[in-house]
Amino acid sequence: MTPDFKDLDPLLHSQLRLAVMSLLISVQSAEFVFIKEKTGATAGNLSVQIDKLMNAGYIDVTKSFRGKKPVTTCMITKKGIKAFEDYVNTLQSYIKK
Amino acid sequence: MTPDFKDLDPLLHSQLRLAVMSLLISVQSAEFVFIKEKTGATAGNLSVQIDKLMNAGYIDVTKSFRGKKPVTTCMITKKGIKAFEDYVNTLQSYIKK
DNA sequence: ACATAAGGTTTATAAAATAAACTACTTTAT
DNA sequence: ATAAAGTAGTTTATTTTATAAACCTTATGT
Repeated sequence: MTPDFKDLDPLLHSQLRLAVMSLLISVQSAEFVFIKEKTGATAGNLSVQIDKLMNAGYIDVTKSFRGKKPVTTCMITKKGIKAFEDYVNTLQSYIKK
Repeated sequence: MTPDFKDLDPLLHSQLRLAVMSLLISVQSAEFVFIKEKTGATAGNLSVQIDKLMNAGYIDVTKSFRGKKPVTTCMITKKGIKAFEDYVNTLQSYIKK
């Protein structure tokens, strides 16, 4: 028998990465500190998870300075939007059974 | 700032455990082999995850024999239904932002 | 008797998430 | 001027999870 449950993209099936993507999907861009506050994540964890999303091509990350302080800005990519939408659809198919 | 993202029950935020709960919520009871086929999981993985759901009180597990073969039957509990519903609601709040 | 299968469980390994420690500065207080 | 505290992260280490591999027991076929 072929399984009824399609695999969930493991890159999105992580509480923090999912929260980050949820945030980024509804916004043009967001900064590290903003995402950290919204998600309640620790900086270390967020740093790691942003890296993974970036390496997957789901977000773009640019580093700059505002005055003298470093600023990390994140933006969802087309690929990221697609992945998020797929993930949500797959998930809906789980919980609607 | 208090975070916008409520924590997702880690016990349900696992692909396989979520699939098991999704199955069990719409059915009176289900057997190990049936769940295994529906989810496409390996027996080892399923065995471990069923144990966790049982230890959390989210499902009841009864072992019996059909003829000479062991049969493991799972049934969602009231607590499990509540947890599943909470999880789904929390998740919806993520993806609807 | 021996190999294969059913229905699992247990143990070992790999991958992920998280926390703690650290880096590199900047700002504020003394 | 120097020390202490804060900002904005990164790196490393630890814990937790998920997964796979090996194993157990009974049954069945050859």
